[in-house]
Amino acid sequence: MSHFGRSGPPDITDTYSLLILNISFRTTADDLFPLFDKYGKVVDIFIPKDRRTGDSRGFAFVRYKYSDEAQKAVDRLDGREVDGREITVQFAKYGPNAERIDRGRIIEKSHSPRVRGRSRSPRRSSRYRDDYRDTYRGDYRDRGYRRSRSRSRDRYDRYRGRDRGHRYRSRSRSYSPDYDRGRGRSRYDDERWSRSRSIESPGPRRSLSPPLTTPTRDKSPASRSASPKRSLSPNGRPLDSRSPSPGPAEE
DNA sequence: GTTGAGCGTT
Repeated sequence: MSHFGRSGPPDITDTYSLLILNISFRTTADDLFPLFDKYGKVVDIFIPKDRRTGDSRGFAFVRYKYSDEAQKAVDRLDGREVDGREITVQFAKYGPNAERIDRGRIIEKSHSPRVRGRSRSPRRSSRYRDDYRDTYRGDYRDRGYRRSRSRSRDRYDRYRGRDRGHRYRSRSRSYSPDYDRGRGRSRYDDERWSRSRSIESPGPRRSLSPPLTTPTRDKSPASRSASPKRSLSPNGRPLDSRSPSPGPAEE
């Protein structure tokens, strides 16, 4: 395992980013490092991964220190077979923060984008999380990911939609009329309901057990199963209501 | 366990 991407971008000053496409989902930075490091000084390798599954997304970013080395890597590694797939190496068009990039080189870097005019935005801090999520989601939609791209994304979209719906529902509950009426107990009841359901969850599961092993019905098959055995003797005579050992008695 | 256009890290 490499230390790339452990604590964010180390130093992206005067570095040239390369975009590696069409790589295998199992390919990691460790697999790409020896390949790209052979053609130059690699300062960083980053492979975007899914937020939830943590799996690779199928592309990586390799940052070189010099442009000539990056160009050489593009020329030499572009079309190279890695992990059974032909990778595509090209200069990155966009920077990590959507900065201007020229052939992989970051022209404008967000060094001090702190104050741009008025420092009046206290709500921004609160909105940080929402903004982050919105930006993440909006990014996908802005890039046209909504179009049919692949099955994997569709599956993720389904998860995303479900999660969003859940959140919406949660918020909707906050704005519930009952809550507006000042019925604090309602909320408690709701919480208790939630908890009750949690505890009741394993209940029904256990309830399902009894039907499977119904006492009354359980005896039926057992009785029937033992009935033919005990009811019929080797001679074919029912010794069920008879003496347990009629044979020895006669003998 | 799967998939395959594209541009990024707590």
